[in-house]
Amino acid sequence: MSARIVRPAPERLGARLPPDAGRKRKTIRDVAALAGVDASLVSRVLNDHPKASASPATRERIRDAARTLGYQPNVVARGLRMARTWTLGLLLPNLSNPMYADIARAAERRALDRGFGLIFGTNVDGEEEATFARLLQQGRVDGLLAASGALGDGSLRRVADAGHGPVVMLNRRVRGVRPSVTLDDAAGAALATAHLAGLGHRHVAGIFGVGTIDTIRRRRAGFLAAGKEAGIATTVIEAAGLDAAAGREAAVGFFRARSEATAIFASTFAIGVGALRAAREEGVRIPDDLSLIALHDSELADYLSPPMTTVGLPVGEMAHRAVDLLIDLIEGARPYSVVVDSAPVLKERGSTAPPKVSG
Amino acid sequence: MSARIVRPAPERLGARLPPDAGRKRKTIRDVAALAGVDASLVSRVLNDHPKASASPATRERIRDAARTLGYQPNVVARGLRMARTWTLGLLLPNLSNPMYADIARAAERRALDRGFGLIFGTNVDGEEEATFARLLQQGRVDGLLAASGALGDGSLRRVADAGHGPVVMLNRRVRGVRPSVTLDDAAGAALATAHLAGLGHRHVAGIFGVGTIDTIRRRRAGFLAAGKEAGIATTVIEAAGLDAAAGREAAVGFFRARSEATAIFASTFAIGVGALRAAREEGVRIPDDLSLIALHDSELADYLSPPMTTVGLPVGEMAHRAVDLLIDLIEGARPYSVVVDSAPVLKERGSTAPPKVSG
DNA sequence: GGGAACTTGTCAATCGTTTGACTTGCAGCC
DNA sequence: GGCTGCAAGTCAAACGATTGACAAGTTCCC
Repeated sequence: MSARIVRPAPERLGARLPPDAGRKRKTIRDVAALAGVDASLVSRVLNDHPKASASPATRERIRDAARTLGYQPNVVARGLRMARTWTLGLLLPNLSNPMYADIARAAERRALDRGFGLIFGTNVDGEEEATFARLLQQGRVDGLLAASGALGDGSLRRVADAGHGPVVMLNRRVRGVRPSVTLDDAAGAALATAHLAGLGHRHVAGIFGVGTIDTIRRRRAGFLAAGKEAGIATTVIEAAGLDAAAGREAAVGFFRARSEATAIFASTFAIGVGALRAAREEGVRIPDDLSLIALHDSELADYLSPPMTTVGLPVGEMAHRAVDLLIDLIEGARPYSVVVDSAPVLKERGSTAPPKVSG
Repeated sequence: MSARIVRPAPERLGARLPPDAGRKRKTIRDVAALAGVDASLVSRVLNDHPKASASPATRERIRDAARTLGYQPNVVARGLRMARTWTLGLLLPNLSNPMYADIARAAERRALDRGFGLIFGTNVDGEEEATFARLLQQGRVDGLLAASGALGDGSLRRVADAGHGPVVMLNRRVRGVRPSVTLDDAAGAALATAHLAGLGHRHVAGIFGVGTIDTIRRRRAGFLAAGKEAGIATTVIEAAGLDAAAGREAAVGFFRARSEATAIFASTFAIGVGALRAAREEGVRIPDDLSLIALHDSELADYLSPPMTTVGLPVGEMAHRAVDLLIDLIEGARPYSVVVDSAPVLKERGSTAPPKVSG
């Protein structure tokens, strides 16, 4: 913690002192004055209000005036009047996880396209609930997108119940919080498992995070069902969390237990990354000694060693739909949910192969 | 692109229909009424205004009323009056890059601590400038933090010059945009180079991105100076960009050119990741055939194969200071700059080793 | 006992938009 | 020519907070 403050030399400062001299923000009244009409008419014309009654000539004058002044309506003033902020909140556990980064990108893009800003809230240990509730209560955002796997159901329900704005869950269902956008996690897990079975693996282990989140339960169900369907043995390994550290730990335990399984299904991209590290550390060669496949795709997979085979789910589309749903709710729609059921896609890379011929 | 819409059965809907029945947001007037005073007094007491003249008993009653009603001042109304939004904009090229994710995390945390929200803007191809300018012009944010390596100097200067709020550059200097917070990139690059020299490497290649950004120039200068200082040969390789793809491409070129260099200094974490991939693909063993060290540390380094040796710079501290600087400016301080000169730290992992004994 | 000086509050304007209600002028119609 | 009806706008009140200016009551001092 050390830093140097650099202040500009006074004479240089003087040279450009008036920083925004005269460049005050233009208001609707400036436009009205220039166009020679009342501000209310400017508002109606610029917003294409149905009740706007202005002659074509006047409309033209107003639009011209707005253009020449570079007028941009002040969202704060408008927000006060209309009780809207045109801002959405996005709750994420963190941004290091590439999947969440993908969600954030897609959500931001879509929000922008629909004229909304996006405020991020990553989980700050211990204070999440208060932080998020305050976002809504202070009127900072019109609604919340919650992708948090870390926040408990109870907290989420309380935030939603505070009633200061709609809350949409991303790939997670919480009793009492109706609207959600979910993926077909079961199908993704099943596709991954079927791929392993197709390669000839007769016994597959799946690493799953804590069992309370319904997302993980869906993946487990898909894994088990696909195993049964293919007629192969399945083992469920519980990891302490959903991140790389938890995946590594679980994988180490698996290796030391000398299981008969010849392949691992990682229920999360990060868990897969952790398992890859564990294999390297324990001297397990992938894919020679063991195949590994992870759910969720990321650009990063190509840069791992070996490149990791994954099953990609339409995460971006989910985020996109979630933004649309949330905006619908903000605009007064009745709650509904969306299941994004675009088919998962297998990205075969270097971490899966047929099992060693028994030896 | 396919999705199923799930609407709740009507009867279930009816059961919980009044969604936020009566739970309207409390205003300052509600508090005033409950405490039996004027709203203006509530405002002054709650904000500890110096002119607040209220008896201790009244203060107590006001605070009590606010507490029992769960009153939270409406930031929009307050923002209109005070011409403030208590929101900062953060401009980043993307969130996939772990370094930017670190910046985002630290900035968000600090902003929150100081009562500010953070709106993200990741570069949207071709429209960046308009997007960012609009954020300020619409009065959505009080100021901007720009960590964009993608946006040209000209664009940034125009945004800053629009004069609708201060702009702080993160680890980049732009002529005409005074305030910036920078790291000691030269020292980081020098430390990395010195480490390689210390291991016995006599010829080191450095991969750098395009030369227009001053950050990269500083790194190159540090690299070259440290090479001279250590009396070793240095080669500069130009990459097309700063990301993993560019790093990979540059490294492939390097390998095919059969350079005499026995070690690579990657000027960016992502470039290092790309180089690692290139080495794998080209059959170059790291660290046996070649050592690799990258500037900037990330948790991810431990998960790569081999784990990548890095030099960590205080990125979080930089973001933290940048938020403080921006808020200072918003509150009327004169522009200044900060150089975070905490010493870079070497994280020795598995990608560096002494060079092969000739042959 | 009559100001001066505090103390404890209240009043009303304001920030920049939006929007319901109203005005004015003109055309059309019987 | 007196009415209705419409087109083209204007007026003024919100939204919820902050803040400069003022008012009423009390204390204090000579």
